[in-house]
Amino acid sequence: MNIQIVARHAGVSVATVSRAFNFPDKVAPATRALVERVAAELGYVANASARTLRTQRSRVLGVVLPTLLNPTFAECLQGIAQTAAAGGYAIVPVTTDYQLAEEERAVNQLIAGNVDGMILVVSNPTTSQALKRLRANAVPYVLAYNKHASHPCVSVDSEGASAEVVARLVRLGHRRIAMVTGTMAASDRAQQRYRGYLQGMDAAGLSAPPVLEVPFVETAVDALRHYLAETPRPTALFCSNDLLAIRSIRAASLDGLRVPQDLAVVGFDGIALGQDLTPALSTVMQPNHDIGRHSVELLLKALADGVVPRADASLLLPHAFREGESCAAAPA
Amino acid sequence: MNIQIVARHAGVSVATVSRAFNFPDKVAPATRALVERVAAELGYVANASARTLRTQRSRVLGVVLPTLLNPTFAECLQGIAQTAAAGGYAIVPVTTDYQLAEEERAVNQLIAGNVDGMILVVSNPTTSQALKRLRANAVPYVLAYNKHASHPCVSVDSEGASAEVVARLVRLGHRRIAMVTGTMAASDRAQQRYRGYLQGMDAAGLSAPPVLEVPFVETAVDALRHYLAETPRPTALFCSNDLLAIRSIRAASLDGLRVPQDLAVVGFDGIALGQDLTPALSTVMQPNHDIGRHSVELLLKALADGVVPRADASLLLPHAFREGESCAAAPA
DNA sequence: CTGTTAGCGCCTTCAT
DNA sequence: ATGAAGGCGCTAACAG
Repeated sequence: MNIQIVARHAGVSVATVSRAFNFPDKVAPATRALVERVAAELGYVANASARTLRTQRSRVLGVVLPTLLNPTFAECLQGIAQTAAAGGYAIVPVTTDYQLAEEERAVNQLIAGNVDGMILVVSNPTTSQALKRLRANAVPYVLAYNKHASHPCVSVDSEGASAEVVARLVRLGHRRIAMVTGTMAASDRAQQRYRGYLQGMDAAGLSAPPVLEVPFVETAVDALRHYLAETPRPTALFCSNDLLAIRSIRAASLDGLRVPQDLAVVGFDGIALGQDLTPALSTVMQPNHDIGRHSVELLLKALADGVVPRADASLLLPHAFREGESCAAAPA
Repeated sequence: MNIQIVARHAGVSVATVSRAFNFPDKVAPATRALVERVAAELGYVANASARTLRTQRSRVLGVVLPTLLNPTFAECLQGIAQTAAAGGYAIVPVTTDYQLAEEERAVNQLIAGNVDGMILVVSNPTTSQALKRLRANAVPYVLAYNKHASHPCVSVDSEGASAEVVARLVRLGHRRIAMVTGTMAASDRAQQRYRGYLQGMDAAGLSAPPVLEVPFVETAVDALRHYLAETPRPTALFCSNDLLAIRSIRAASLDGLRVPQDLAVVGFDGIALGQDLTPALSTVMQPNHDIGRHSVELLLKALADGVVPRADASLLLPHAFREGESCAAAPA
């Protein structure tokens, strides 16, 4: 089933069929109706590959994410998908599991697949080979969650938010405030959040205990239990993401610690699930859906203008502290 | 950058370049090395659209899922992605948010996109227009989670598993066992699980209280609270999926009910997150990752044979009850 | 308003 | 072992 068959059945030329679909105004209403009817009867759908080959535009966006097992990125992807669909674009998501080699493979694969542009969450914009490749090929892209002066990014102020969290904990009377994070080398966000934490501690005149760094992909409840068993035990724990916060609460419970009475726990990300837990997660809420949406909007605007998104078009979206139940005042 | 440029730089014909990549044995070792070097230097990657147009094979699989916000499907997608990648296929996932209209749109979009085959989770195989369309177009497909005699499916025995859950609760001394489910019209799994529940109740000589049906996409904690406020309150709650179980536990806590002492809660799906909660979720564990993996394997085998997957190749994978902490004996 | 036609990049048969 | 050439389905000049 192709355009020729439709043309023959409708008794018109292939150009007319093509126009009927792509420029409905450029064809007589009667002809258009005829073509549409015939096409529908035959179940004709335009061949995307042929169209892409001819126009050099695929109307497909590539999306590179660490993982979909973290609801943060699933929520973001939903925003990406909806916005892309509204703009007439399809998306091809690829996950990297926080591995740099996968990042590069993903980008190469997507370039070969003729995507018109990409949204990506990379480990580290500064050192990313994948981004080099994109620039070299003049592929339009926008980074989500990442923050870097020389790339177009949509993100929140991770550093500032983290410092605020510490300040808030300090106001609640906490002084032994520890931090737990995913592998910092695999995430600039983790680094920024840690920096913010250190700033917050410094501003409060507190010394930061050793940070606990665990892999992103594993559960690590055991490591958390060992960490919490050390003395002096922290009274508050700031977790670099919500999954870690959930696991920290689990680790605490396993050792008979009550959250928040014995240990205050604060997360980062604002995944929807956090509100359905007991205790409800106290966390820094990022607009995950909107991060996806704005990333696509930025990208599509550039595509429409035939340019590459500029670094100075970067967006810093607002975050907010979500009061939950996992965080309370320090024991007297 | 295309095959012609590479050919010119290498001083060979385009046919040789093409062969060097697709049939390395069919070209002299020296020539192949030369072509590979030149291609690498120039950063050449074959144009997927042109290749697809020419070969009528895209090496892309479409994936249609209800949502990625439920970790069940995120876990499954991970299995799909890994297996597809291992077989040299890319995937294009599309979510439907449990809406039938979206299901059809997704299938049409993917057909237009020239996918070689599809993995899908549909609302109801019996009535699905999307599946009709696939059959009409002779598109190879495999259903995941769905179970139906006349379609190729990879699933677990939802009905049997649900009946087992009831039997287990009965053994624990429960008699007022209620069920809560997502919109049944939107999911054959929900229907099967409900049927299994009714069977289990019947087998135990118990009468089933009215089922609570809530939308899949919303949190519904309020509806759950109202439900639990009714008298006589159930002592055990069987939830059609893990997200509902999590929300039920939340609803119970908000009303001062302890889980499992005052209310036993059992879920269904076996999402990894369930093990990190307190109480840890008692649930029917499905091999989500493997459901994805086997679906792709079934599909790729058919593709390799140039046929469409047959209904009698359907797979029923084993499930298992995962002992958690949200389920205990009935109060004496 | 409609038709004719070249060519997007690639693979593949047919020659050599 | 390598090269020449047609055509996959479509769009966009250009012509009428």
